[in-house]
Amino acid sequence: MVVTTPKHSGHEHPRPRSAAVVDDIIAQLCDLGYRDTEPRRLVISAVAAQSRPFTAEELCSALPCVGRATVYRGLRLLVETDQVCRILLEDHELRYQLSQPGHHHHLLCGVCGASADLEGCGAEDLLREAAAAAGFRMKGHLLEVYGECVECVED
Amino acid sequence: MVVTTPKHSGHEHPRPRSAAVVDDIIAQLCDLGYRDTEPRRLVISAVAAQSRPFTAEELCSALPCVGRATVYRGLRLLVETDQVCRILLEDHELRYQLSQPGHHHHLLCGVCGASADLEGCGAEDLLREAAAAAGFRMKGHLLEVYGECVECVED
DNA sequence: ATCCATGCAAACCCTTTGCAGTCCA
DNA sequence: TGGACTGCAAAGGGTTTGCATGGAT
Repeated sequence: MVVTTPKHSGHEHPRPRSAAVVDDIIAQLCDLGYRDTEPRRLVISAVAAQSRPFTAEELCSALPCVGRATVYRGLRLLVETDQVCRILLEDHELRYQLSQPGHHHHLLCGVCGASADLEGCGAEDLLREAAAAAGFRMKGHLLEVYGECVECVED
Repeated sequence: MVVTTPKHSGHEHPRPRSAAVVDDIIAQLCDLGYRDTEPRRLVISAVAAQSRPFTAEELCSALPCVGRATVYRGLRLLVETDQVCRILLEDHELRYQLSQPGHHHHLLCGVCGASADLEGCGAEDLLREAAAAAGFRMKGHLLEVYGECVECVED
């Protein structure tokens, strides 16, 4: 069971060990008017414990004591509050992952399933301009990058 | 009903009127060993008649005389042979569209549902480089651009 | 004559919903 | 205490599959 998470030193969006992540997210949810419940904490804890993008089904399996509907509702709440982001694999399988601050795109490894963030690649501006050239006003986009991560290349 | 399609003068991938499109695609499928059947032609014809990205369900409705399984199987075959491409809307709804030669990205209008191709935007190279900088080898990607098309902007 | 293709219906997967009971604020 | 949350089970939608029949090569 992977419960420990790397300790970052940044102060913009501290990512402390699992228990603290739960407290942090619960606190934010409470600020929004949601309640602090045991099942909710269990869901958040399980989400934080995942080392790879996971499916809703996997989360349900990891939480045999929590109702499947509760897991789905909790996951949806986390997505809606931007605590968790959705990831789309090449075969259109939907997976989830704890949100990183400011991330927008993912480098998804088809070998090990790992996900890395692709930041500041400038793709958005490029797209917006290209779209504008066609008279199109870009208001959003979906971008996932598939391939092999550092550790899986040349395996 | 939009049955006529613009006649291109290029010889690389001529896009003639509907009936010819069907013949063209059927011919390619036959080359691959698939059979020339009436239901198959009906599916292709219906696909070619769509003026906007469509759902499998819409195609089924447009083909009341063709079994739903046959429509799905035909659609899948067309996607696998690159005759038709899949489009993903913001709400993750899956739609389809006749493939244009060399296109890869779509400008999808959330107002009228139209789709325009975004070519030569250089996003792929940019992504590949950005990914490579992280030691990631890009082998594919998913990119959809959402917004408002020329005709719907400022409505 | 073969074997692919079709059609129907049922199965399937994944997610949401209805409802009664439970628990936080 | 009241309204939000939970759990179960059932419904939902979108797509696939099993199987017997039909049709192309």
